[in-house]
Amino acid sequence: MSVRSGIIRGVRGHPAILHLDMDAFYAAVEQRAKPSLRGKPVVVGGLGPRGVVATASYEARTYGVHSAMPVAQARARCPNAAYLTPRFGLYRQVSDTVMELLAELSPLVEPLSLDEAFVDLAVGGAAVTTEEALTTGRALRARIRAATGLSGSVGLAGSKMLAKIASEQAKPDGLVLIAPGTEREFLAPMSVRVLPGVGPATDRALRRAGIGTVAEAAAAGKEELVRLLGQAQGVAVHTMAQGVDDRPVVAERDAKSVSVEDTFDTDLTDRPLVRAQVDRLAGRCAERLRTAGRSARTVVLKVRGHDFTTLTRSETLRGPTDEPAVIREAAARLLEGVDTTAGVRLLGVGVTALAGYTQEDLFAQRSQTPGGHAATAPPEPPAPAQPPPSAVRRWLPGLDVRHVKHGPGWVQGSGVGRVTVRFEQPGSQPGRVRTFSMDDPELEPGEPLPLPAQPLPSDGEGRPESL
DNA sequence: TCTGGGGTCCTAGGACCC
DNA sequence: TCTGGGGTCCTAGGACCC
Repeated sequence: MSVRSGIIRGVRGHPAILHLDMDAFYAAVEQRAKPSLRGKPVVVGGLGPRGVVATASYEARTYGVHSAMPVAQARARCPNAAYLTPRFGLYRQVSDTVMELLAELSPLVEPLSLDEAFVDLAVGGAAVTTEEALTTGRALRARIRAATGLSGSVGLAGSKMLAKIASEQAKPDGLVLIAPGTEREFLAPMSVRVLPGVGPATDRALRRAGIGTVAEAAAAGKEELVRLLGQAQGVAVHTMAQGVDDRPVVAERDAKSVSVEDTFDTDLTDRPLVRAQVDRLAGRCAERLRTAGRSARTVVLKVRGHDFTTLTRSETLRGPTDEPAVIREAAARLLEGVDTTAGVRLLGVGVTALAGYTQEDLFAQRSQTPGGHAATAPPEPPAPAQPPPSAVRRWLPGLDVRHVKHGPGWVQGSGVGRVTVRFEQPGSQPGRVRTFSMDDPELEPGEPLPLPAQPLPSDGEGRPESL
């Protein structure tokens, strides 16, 4: 055993890493914003024929609905849930509020997504006692509830891996601390799936070799794991299975790629239409790149066929660019080498090899074409595209609206020329429903309203803590 | 009931250079 | 006339995460 000065290597002697995971975040925000949905099953996800669940509320989970499940399947299991299209702008606002609270705990905050982050409570290696960690975690949960009305689960431990496993165990609405020194026995009986980086494929590979639990992985030698999983992952699993995780909390990582992709409601077969879509995606990708103030040297095209097989084609330019025309032309060239006659389900355009600045030498990049004449003879012009979905007024369930007479509300459903609106807002009582014609001039799209800062006094106190 | 969209990291082969 | 090994860059694919 690798013990040094009484401390297992790679595990701090203090529970100084905090992991916060907001509970059913998107669904919880919707329940907060839409009073009539509190306590009811809510599913946030893609509402098209190929949509999947992003988040299901805990009420919906009791019906077997979970993330990444096709929405069609979710509807079969839980027909009475509210199915809502995501409102990322609002989730980002709420996330910002939560991240600001984390920043008050420490300058070292590492966001993993809108609803998850690590915090290093011991910047500079200062000691953090169990009592201090618990006090900090409890106070954080209370502040989040006061500021947003939402619950978040907190894990406290000596490493990222253990803090994250702790917050998972704390869910929903709880706090778990794993005392330093108890990592190995804590992990031993658990499935290898709890180790970060062990997904279905790795699980299968390990199971074939008779390894199912962390204890069994720890007992296998490093050589055996490297043989089964390859160098990097073998070493990682070997280390983590001992309860050892040295990874530091890293704030502000620079993005390494930017990409945009669309799955179509029905497969695309018409080649000019495929070209037009690639052109549109490349434009969106370039726009995002510019907004980020970055430029890129490699352009990647992604194509998923009717049978879900996915291929990528990439091209590296001579210098970085953020020119939409250059990225669109590269994407168009890449598409010319791909057969799409069997039908295309998804198209994507991305850029990697990012640079922090913009390369001005446009001419050099354009003459990069095989044949070197792209600047004077671009590939066939994109066909006139079908009107983009956003051009038509669409009343998607969950979106905010405003009615001249009835005020703010949200779309509950729509179809056959009618749209059903529930008139309520974040601070109000559950509101009533009215139906309008889809082209009613008194009805217009609205903006999300901020969540009420203070929860209702009757809100629960959360689950008892465990240590 | 067929499987989103945004990312990260790793592997492996071939080209090319020394 | 043949045989090397190492390093870097590019491309393609796959696993994994939220």
